[in-house]
Amino acid sequence: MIAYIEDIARHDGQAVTLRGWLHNRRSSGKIHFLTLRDGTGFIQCVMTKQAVGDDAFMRADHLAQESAIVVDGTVRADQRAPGGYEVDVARLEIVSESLNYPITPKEHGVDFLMDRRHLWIRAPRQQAILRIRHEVIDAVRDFFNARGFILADTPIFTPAACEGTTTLFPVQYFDEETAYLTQSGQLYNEANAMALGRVYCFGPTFRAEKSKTRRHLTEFWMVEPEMAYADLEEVMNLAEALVVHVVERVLRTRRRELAVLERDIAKLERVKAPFPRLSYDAAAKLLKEKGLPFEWGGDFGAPDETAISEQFDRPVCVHRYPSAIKAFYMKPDPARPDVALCVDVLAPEGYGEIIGGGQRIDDYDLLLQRIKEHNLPQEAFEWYLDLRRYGSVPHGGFGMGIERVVTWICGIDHLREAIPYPRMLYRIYP
RNA sequence: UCCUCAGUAGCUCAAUGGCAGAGCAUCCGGCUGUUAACCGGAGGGUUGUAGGUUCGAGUCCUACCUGAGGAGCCA
Repeated sequence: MIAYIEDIARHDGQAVTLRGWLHNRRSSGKIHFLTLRDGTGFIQCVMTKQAVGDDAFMRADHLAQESAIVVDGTVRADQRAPGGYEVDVARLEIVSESLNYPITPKEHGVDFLMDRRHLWIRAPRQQAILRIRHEVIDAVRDFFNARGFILADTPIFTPAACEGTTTLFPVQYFDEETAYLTQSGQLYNEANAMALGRVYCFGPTFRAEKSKTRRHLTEFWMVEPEMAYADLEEVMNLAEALVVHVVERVLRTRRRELAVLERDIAKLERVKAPFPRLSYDAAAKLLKEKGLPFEWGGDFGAPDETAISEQFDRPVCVHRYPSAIKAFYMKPDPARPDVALCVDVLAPEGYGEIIGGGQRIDDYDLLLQRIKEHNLPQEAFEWYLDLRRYGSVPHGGFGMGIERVVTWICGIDHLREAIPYPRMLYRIYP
């Protein structure tokens, strides 16, 4: 019977066929220990000369790391095995050999591994991270689908800057025209919300900023919900519920992967509603009290975000930033027009911003004024202004960066490991 | 873009301005419970590139290339 390593406990005592690759091999003369991986897990296969005969035994002795193999054998519970089970090999089939696999069981540098990312993802830690990424994405989709949100995807080719502030990747669009890769689906999301009520988009986004930090990729995945008739309070409630749901799901279904990563589970278990909510003013005051050189009116730098999140044991919502440092479409607080009805969610443990969003301007005249103030080409935003001409309502939403969430949940120190093939300032291969 | 650091064997790293080294990987041999297995042996080098200082440069100086960490910007 063909079996997968993740289900091996169900096959205790049975004869199974496992199909995979040789992860590592140890030998003691008349007994080989072959660690097999099949994409679902790792298991040690025990092979004796007695059981398989001299020829097969000798072939296995020369088998190199990452050779493709099929193993017929009997599953046996064993206290000594890390996963609790081993397989006694009856027959070993070599599907194809591997020669001089570059990633050895010893340590390697980042540059070397990144150049071989297509092979690095076979490593146990990388597999654990990518499985958690899958779970995060699945949990996000379940969350929105269960709440009646409609997935309405937004274009990746866009005619102009969504926000006009950050740098875009230009691409040749047929003959004369230049198109740009999207940096946010939000503006289209607003149109979709006016059509469908509650929507979300989930796709890759692109930023041509020359950022060179562990928190940035030039291509990353973002989920962006948008709700008609929603105010800032509802936006914050939704963000909080989403984060709680995602963390809870990973804790429930990906214990094994978190253990491979040696993640401190207790820190994730504290991620429960309600999250502390802090105005920008209060956060600024907090930074001053902690002795950081922060002045009201500026945006928080990475050390500032860390200092704020250190005060709490769960994510924190910071709301009502000065309008001057936020995007043109952010709605001013009617009670205090110099601040915007916006929110950032900062992850604990210094992982920084994972969510940014808020309530959008719903007044035509104010939006037009902001477009002009930001020197944006009005004609490119006529369709966006239409949303305020034809039945405008209060609305809002946010964007959550998938890789940042995965990085935080995994407790790893760099975003580049949270996506199969990271795209960074100086790295586009493989 | 700016600041800091690094580049030596396939990999990870040593080497006071004075003979180019180790562990792992590879190949050969040994071992019936290993778990980054272990033990013995062998092969493996244009010290990132180009100049310069010096009797002598992996080591000091200059420029460039590549990468990493941080800043800014952002999710």
